Amino acid sequence: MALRHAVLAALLDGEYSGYQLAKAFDIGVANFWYALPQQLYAELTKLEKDGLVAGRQVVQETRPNKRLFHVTDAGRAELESFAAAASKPSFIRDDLLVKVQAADRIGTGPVIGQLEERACAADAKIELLGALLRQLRGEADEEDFLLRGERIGPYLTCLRGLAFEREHRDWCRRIAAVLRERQKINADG
Amino acid sequence: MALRHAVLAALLDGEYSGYQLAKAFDIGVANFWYALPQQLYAELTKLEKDGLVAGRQVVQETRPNKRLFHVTDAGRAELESFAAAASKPSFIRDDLLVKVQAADRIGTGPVIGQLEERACAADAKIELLGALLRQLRGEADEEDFLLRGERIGPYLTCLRGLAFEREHRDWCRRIAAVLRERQKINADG
DNA sequence: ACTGACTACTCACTTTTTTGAGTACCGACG
DNA sequence: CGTCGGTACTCAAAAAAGTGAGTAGTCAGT
Repeated sequence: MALRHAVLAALLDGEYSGYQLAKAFDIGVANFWYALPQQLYAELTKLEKDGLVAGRQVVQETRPNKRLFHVTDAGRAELESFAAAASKPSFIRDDLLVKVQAADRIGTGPVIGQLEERACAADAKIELLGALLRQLRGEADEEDFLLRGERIGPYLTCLRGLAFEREHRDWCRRIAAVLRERQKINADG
Repeated sequence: MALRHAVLAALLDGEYSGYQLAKAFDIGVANFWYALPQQLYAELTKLEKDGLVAGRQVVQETRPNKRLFHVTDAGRAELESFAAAASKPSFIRDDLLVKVQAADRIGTGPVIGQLEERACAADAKIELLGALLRQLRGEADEEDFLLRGERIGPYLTCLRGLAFEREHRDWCRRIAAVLRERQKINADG
């Protein structure tokens, strides 16, 4: 069980509908998990059945009704025991790395293109995360916020996301440059 | 299909048995994919059925016989079209990040412990990857090897792995320090 | 002689993740 | 008046990943 705990952790910040959760998973939460809306709805249904979250119907006039969920005491307990249990080691699982591994044995052209696209996507995400961090810490400077802020969990995971995206971008650009340089050498030689 | 291409890419370096592949997945390949031996055996069977790899039986005296696999032309073509297709965006998917997200709402003790364990594990992996990189590039210095080495794919993915582990270690140590500091402040105040 | 580790794999199963296709109603734009 | 984008969700199914248990022989150490 995995998405389960990501949903619970995301729901700690307040009440969310499945739809809102899906939005959140597109930005902040996406630093540590990713899921399509359908998965979130399914997971919320299961969590409710297991009593870890509770939902209430909100009737809306001009829009479809929605269900807002919050974590129950049982849900909080579940998170506690999850946090106490050992974590699986983390690793990158990325199509693009597989392609780079094979790059010098197959065509490098498309791979270079994708590395550059990725670098640009990372740039965009870096800006997004930077804005999110500024918003989360408000007026305070980072050091102060980290020591005295009340809700730092999302801030800490965003920091990880930011570092990851920066590394990823730099690596993509470096590798793209190397592969281009090698193309040139091979063309000349 | 995913593990499929990781296996094909790993097999580009020569002939491997399922068992050897499982070893490789524990170190180098683990930078971009991870799988248990059972999964690899199953994947090799499927790849052979689809004609993307071919195996030959090697009879051994003092050990069980083994089957060595290599990528076929069809397999190489499959990798080409995989490389040409769009990649899914990469992201971290890590239990520990979920725990940190929730850390200030649940007990921080176990999370701090796990952050420190992770940092140590990352240290070990950093050394391992460093050794692997030195071995791969041999006598040459890095810049030279990257431009003129013949097989740089695995080197490039190891570089990514190394950067990832360094970032991960630093983040773990920093977050552990922050959470400890906050514990102290709460105990005092 | 027993134990534990290493090579080399297989089978059966469950869980998790991903994908695709719908439903339905509102409001804005042209 | 039609269609596009946003809110809010559901159902069904396939694919991928992960888990547990087992087989069977070799070799080194106690």
